[in-house]
Amino acid sequence: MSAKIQRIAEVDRLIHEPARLMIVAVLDSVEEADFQYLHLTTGLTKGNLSVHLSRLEEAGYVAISKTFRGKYPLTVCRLTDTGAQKLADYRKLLKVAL
Amino acid sequence: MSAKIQRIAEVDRLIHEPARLMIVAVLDSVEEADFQYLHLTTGLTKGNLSVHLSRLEEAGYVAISKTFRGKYPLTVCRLTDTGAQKLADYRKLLKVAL
DNA sequence: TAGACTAGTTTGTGACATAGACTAGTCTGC
DNA sequence: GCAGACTAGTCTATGTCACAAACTAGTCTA
Repeated sequence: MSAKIQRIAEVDRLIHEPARLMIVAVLDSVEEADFQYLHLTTGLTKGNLSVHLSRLEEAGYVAISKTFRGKYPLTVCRLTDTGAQKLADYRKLLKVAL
Repeated sequence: MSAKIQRIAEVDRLIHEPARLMIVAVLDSVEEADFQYLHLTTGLTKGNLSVHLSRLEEAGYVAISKTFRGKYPLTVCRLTDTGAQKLADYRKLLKVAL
């Protein structure tokens, strides 16, 4: 019992944060999304989204490639294998603990 | 889809925090626990536990009564109806969103 | 060529989780 | 009877981090 409860303390804080959880959940379902799409679907402000994406990229959960759509910059994000695994782990942990 | 995703942003941060999630999960299963029991089952430091309990009490999620066990102070905690409802909501939200 | 727009990044602020230091009182050995 | 160890918590200083507003950089359009 207490062992199961204490598993909660080991939760991946990077994914646990609601803003980032939304991002990885979206990316998990579409497998590729640009900044604008994420901005719309998550409802996060651009600043917020930018920071969280950077964090997820640093951690290797999300791969970000910067190209152009016509003449405008385009930021395309997709979940890495690591990220997908971490999300799966997160889901499993919550299912067991709650 | 994006509506469902954005529900995540509305998650109850008070319960979402792992330390407090452990506390309410324990209280939900036993319905009454003293400080020491929570200290042991959650693995939180006493300082940490004290602060989180205060927060949960302020929010009306947890009722705290202070008495004595023999000559020593005794802090007994239990989940209020509000707290139990909030935990149920939290579980439902995660189930739907993930 | 000025103003509005696209697409994002940087940064200042405030909130908050955490654990170590502290308070208050009780027991125990000398 | 009093010094040190212990019980049971609370207080507080620190660092981290989420958030959004301000900013950068470039493009369109009238």
